Amino acid sequence: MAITAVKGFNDILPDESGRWQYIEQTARRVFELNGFGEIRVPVMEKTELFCRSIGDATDIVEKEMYTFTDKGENSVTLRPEGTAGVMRAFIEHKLYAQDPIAKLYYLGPMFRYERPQKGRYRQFHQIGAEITGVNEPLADAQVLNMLTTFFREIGLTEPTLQINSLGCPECRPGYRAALRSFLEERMEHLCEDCKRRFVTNPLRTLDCKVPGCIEATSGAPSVLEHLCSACDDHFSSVRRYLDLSSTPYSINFRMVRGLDYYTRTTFEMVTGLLGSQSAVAAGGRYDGLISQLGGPSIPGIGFAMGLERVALLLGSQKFVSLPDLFIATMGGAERDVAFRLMDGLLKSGVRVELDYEGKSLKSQMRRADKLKARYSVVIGGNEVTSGRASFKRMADGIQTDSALTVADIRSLVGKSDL
RNA sequence: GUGGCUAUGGUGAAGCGGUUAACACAUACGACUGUGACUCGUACAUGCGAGGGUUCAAAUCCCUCUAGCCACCCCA
Repeated sequence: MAITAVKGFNDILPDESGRWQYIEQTARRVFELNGFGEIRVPVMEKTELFCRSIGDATDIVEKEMYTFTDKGENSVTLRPEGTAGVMRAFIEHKLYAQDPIAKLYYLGPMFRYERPQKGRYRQFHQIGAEITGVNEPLADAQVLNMLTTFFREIGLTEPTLQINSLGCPECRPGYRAALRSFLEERMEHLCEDCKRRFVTNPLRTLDCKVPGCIEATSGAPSVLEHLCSACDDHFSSVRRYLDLSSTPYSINFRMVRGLDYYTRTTFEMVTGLLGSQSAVAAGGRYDGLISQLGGPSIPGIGFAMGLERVALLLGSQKFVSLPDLFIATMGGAERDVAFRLMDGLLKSGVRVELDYEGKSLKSQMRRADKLKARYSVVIGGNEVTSGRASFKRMADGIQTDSALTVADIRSLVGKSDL
């Protein structure tokens, strides 16, 4: 038996990688335009980092982490998400000392031991961005704006923005209590999972998909009505800024987060096109995280988006570059000339393909067609002696005579000067 | 962790116990005397996810395993 890849770990073949590069390049461009700089952090961290940031009792930490003991007897974990590692680096290098405001983005693989399905794999990729040091709702709005812009730039209209506020340590306990007493009266209508959630995390009952639960919780109190005045003001300002920038959004007071560190503003870019994987990007404010990790008391806000999910939304569009010219040759002697010509053209930025194996002219032309080369040229004895050749535009078969020089060919195939 | 579905060549697939595993696409080469696309010809699974079993005979029946997909849980 040949060796196969590990379950949930996928290869990205050349056919698809163009789409990935397109996503990554678009993200980099949009993020850098907004003043974000890339930070590259390790894929592995001490296990404790994730326990303290994501939360000990979350599903991610409890059952989805790739955790093991290394040869030095340290418990290490393959990062299940990006924010924790970025904040660890932020604190470790005292980035806040150089500049009280940091705008960082990252991209790379994340690892979660889950059962794979559509849009969800054990190794998956995220691109995320974080702003630290800003309490003002302006930061929330810029992040949301940037995320919306990214999806517009990449050519997708489908994921739409939903926002909510989770309040802060001041007001959330009050809401939780109010929700609990509401649920208590409807216990018998809740599913088994929700009865469990009632104890562990009552907010979770709000996004249960069981019809009975949806009905039972339809009149549930909203977090938004239990925000303290500071949180309420913050949320109103965020909404006002979104309106000022014409950023479309809807409010979803039932939205919850799977990571414990979120406070105040939370949001998701959601789609109905990916089955149960509706969240394409998600994030929120995490004002307590940095101090919780042993850093100074600095607020933060950020998001992460799932590259696989964005790629699925882009569909099977191909993002490949096509050769400008295919050079066919008649025989061995001409191949030397063709090779030198290709070398010169490549160095001047013309994408050239050449027959490698001395095949028949028929085969060479078929290959030119298959590669979708824009032009083809045949180099034989006549061309070598005259220094000129006929360049065939493949789309319509029209041939144009031109000298076999890099400059002339460049202008013929339509590459503007550097 | 729990459920359901599916496993035949590079791909999509026929085949439902019996001679050389259909067909299409893709691929390779060739025919139209140094030029692709259309047309035509030729080649292309000693093997039907893996391992057992039943049978004179198994891709087709039985058992075990494995993988993939989809959903739940949870999440990006």
